[in-house]
Amino acid sequence: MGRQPCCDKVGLKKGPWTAEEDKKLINFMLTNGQCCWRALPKLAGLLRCGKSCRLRWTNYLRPDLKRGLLSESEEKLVIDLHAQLGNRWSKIASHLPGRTDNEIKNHWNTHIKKKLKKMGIDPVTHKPITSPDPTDDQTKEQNQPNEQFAPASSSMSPNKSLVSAITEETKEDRVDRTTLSTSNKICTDDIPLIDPSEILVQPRSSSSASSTSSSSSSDSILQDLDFPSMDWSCDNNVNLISLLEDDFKWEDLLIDDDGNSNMITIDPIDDQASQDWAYGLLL
DNA sequence: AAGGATCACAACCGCGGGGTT
DNA sequence: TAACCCCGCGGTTGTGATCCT
Repeated sequence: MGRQPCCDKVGLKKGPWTAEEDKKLINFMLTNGQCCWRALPKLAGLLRCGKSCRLRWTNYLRPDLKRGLLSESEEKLVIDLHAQLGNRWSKIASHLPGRTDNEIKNHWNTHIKKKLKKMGIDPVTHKPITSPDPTDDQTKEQNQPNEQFAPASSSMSPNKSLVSAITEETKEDRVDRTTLSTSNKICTDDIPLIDPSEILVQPRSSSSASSTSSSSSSDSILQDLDFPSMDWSCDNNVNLISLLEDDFKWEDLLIDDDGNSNMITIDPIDDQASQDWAYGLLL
């Protein structure tokens, strides 16, 4: 018997999520919490399969997610954990609060792997590359391993020397990071700490329902949702502190399909639960 | 300035594990 | 025990952004 598809693919939407879909998913999750993913699309009025909804929520919309590049210490931890666990991204992610397996996997493949190869280290074994892949030009060029990785010249275990070495950024890497921080990319290290008292909470404006943005970026959707003066792309503590300001009501999070605000009433018990949830994340 | 190459990351796909019947 | 269902994981792909020539 063949495996049943995760969902009926006919008529279901694929590809990038729109702001409208994000709204629906966030509204649903905040109202109902996590329930059966398979049933969620129907209940939330989405033309997506449950799997797609789960991914979108866990990898992108969850309010406790950190955004931005991994910090140096996070990167160090990822390398260390990868040496122990291999490509078990979800296990690795469980050690990094606010980071998802997908995010870590992507960061590994695009940044860390490259760094390691550059330094003559096999990203799979975490050991110095001894016989370079002749097809890999970069490896060929770079395979004069940095002395600190040569086992004979180091009293450290391979993993330990690797971790310390990889996080000692090369001049080039520093340039890269500078470039990134001057572009639109955000590194969590670069985000200034904000005192909670500095956060302004703006009451919901009734004329702000429509947005011209069709992008699926979390920034735009969250602006659309009119979260009070909140930037979800930065530190989540700040986000949640914003949520817990006196003026803030959980009802403000909920927006009707046609853009009207406050159409969904939250049960006081659920409201309390939501706040507990937010407080829990703060701790 | 234009177009191709490369990069970065969101999203998809298929499989396996675990729970339930 | 087998069949089924759902969820989560890891690999891969698609696409927009950026860089380079």
